[in-house]
Amino acid sequence: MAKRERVCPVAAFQKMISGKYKLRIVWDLKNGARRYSEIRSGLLRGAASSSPEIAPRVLSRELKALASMGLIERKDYGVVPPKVEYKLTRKGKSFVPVVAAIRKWGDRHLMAPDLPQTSFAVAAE
Amino acid sequence: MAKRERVCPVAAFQKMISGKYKLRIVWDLKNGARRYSEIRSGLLRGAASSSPEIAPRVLSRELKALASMGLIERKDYGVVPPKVEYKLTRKGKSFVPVVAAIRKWGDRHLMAPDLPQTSFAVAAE
DNA sequence: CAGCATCCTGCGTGATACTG
DNA sequence: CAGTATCACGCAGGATGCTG
Repeated sequence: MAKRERVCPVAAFQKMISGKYKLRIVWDLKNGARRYSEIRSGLLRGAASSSPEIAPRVLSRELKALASMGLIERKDYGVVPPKVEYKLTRKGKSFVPVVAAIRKWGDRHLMAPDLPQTSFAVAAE
Repeated sequence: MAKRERVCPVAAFQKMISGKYKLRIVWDLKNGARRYSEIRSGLLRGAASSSPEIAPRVLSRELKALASMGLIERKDYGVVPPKVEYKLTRKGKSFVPVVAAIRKWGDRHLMAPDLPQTSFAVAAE
């Protein structure tokens, strides 16, 4: 049955952004290409506290996942020392507004002080 | 330092919707209150295949989380047999458009057949 | 510099059984 | 009906160390 009954787009979306950093990486890349270590440095755990940064294994996986679904593109300059840049694809760019909407909503409803219990208050930045 | 350094809204959002069903529950509730079992029945694994439905433990937790962050409200009729309804709060409703945006994007970019490799193609049906 | 290989751990999720 | 109690498992994610 070619009858691929579509899954709820929301579920697909959930799968796509599964992982703690994918959204942030996309957002981080919205202003242009960045190198592996730049992304890594920009993804401090929350803000600048807990740990130094993400484990390379994790970042690597996120990056690959993002690339495999066509949101970002990997450009290897093939030089030494290595230089690799990641940038949003057209599809990735089309996703930025969605992230922006998320940010906007989160900014107004998640950071607001009117919350009864902000147990999920994340660390910072 | 009362300086509660705001976290990136995206991270807060990620935390908020952590869990496979939260977004879908919110979306499911956008049309009005629903009972526990209605929600449960509506949340078939993907569509109507794999498993019958969500484990009560899981649904219960998601519901509590959603309620604790003020997105939904629990109304217990205190009757017997038990009758409990869940409905979106004002805040929850304000979140619906965001989910709508996600759905829209996902519908256009995640279900589209123009994808090179849809390795993440959700099970669907 | 940009990764990969390994090990380890917490917790999110699933399945089943039980209760008010 | 609307949950809670338990048990178990897979996997995302963290920490190191190593390589081309």
